[in-house]
Amino acid sequence: MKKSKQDTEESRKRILSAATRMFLADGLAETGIASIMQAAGLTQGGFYRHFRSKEQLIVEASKAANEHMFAAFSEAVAGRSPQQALALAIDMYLDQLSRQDCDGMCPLPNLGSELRRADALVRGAAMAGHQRLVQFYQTLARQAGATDPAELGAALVTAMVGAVMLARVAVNAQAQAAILANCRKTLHAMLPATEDRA
Amino acid sequence: MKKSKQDTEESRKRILSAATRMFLADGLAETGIASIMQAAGLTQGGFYRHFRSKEQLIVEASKAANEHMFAAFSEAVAGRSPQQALALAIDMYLDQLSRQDCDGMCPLPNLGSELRRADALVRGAAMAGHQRLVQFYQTLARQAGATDPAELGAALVTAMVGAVMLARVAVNAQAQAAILANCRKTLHAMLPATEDRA
DNA sequence: TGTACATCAGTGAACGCGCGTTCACTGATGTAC
DNA sequence: TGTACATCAGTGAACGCGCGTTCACTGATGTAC
Repeated sequence: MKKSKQDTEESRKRILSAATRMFLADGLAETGIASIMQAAGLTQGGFYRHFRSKEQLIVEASKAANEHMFAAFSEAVAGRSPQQALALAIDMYLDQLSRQDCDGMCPLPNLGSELRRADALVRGAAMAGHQRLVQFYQTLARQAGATDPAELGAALVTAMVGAVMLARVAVNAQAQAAILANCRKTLHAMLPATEDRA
Repeated sequence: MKKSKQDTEESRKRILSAATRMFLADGLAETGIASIMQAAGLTQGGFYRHFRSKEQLIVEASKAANEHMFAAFSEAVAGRSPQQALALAIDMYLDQLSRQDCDGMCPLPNLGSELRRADALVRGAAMAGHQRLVQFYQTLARQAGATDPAELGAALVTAMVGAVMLARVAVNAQAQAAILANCRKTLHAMLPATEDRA
C-alpha cells in the first residue's frame, strides 16, 4: 500500500528519530532493525525503502544526534555572558544522562568504543562531531578570556567525554553522581575569572 | 585425550592470556570463543572445560588486564621521586595504545561503552578497576604534595580515560597523537611543583 | 474530468550467517587394588 | 610394581537463536493519456 510523499517523509523521520534515541540509549549492536521499526510503528521489511543499510542509518543517526546536541547548547547559551555560557555548557554536557528523552546526548561517550569498530563513514561522522564539539568549547573559552582557549577547549571535551562514559559504566547512582560532580568541580576550577563558583 | 594437571593449567592460562589481549584489542562482542581458542592453540569445544561461559571469561580477563596494568605501573614507578612517579604514570597511561602486545592496557577506555551493557559481574569488575586506578593516582598525588590529592587523582583518571578512548576512535594517526599530546600537556600543568615540564 | 496503469511504501515470511553453547566420543592420565 | 578402570581435557560436529537482509506480494498514490 503505497503512501503519499508526505507520509513517506514522515515515516523516514520517525525511523531516524527512533534509531537516534535507541542507539544512544542502548548502543549500536544491541539495537536491532526490527525494534527500531517497531518503535517507528512499522515492520522491519520496510526499513530498506528508507535506508540502504544499518550502517547508513548509524551515520545519519550520529549526525542527527550531533545536530540535536548543538541546537540545545546554542539555545541554552544564547544571550548569556561568555563566562556564564561556558560554565553552563559544561554543566549541560555533564548532565546529559539525566535527560529523559535522549535529546542532546553526545554520541562520543555513549557509543564510545563501539565507534572505533564501525565503518570509516561512521568513525568519520563521530570524529567530525568531536571536532565540532572542541571548536564550540574553544570559541566559548576564547570569548570568556581564557589564556589558552585552544588547549582549554580540547581539555574540557576530553574530560567531559571520559566522565560521562565512566558514569554510564558505574553500577550504582551514587558512584555515577560522584564521578560527574568531581569532573564538574575540576573543570569549573580551570575556567578563567568569575571565581564565585565552587 | 586427557592432559596432565600441568598441561591443563597451562591451557587455561593460554586461553585467558589470549582472551585478555584480544578483548582489549578488538572488543568483547567482536572477539568470539572460536578465535580465542584458536589463538590458544585449541578448538572451541574445549573452552567449557576451563570456563563456565564467555561472561566468566570476560570477568577474569578484565581482572587480569588490571593486574598487568598495575604491575607495569608499580614496576615503572618504583624508586622514583613522587613527582617523577606521578608524571611517569600519566605518560604511561596515555601511551598504552602504542604498546605492541596489549600488556598494560586499561579495560576502561578500550572496552568503554561495551562494559555498561555487560552483566553486573563484568561491570563490577570494571568499576573495581576504576576505583583502584583512582586510588593509585590519588596516592601518588598525595605523596607529590598536591593540594587536593583526592580531586586531582580522580580528575587525572577521568581525563586520561577520555583521551585514550577518543584517540582510539580517531581515524588518522595525526588526530590520535594530537588528542593524547594535548591531554598530557593539560594534566602535567595540573601537577604540583616541578615546573621543569612542558 | 475521467480512466488505465506504473510506481513504490509497507507487509510478513524466509534466507544466510555467525556465534555461544552442547554433546557424543577419544584416549592419555591418574588412581585403586 | 603391575593391572584394570574411572576421569576428564580436548575434538569436531551440530544445535538454537538472533539479526541484517532479501523477496514476493499488496494496494493506495500519482501520472499519462
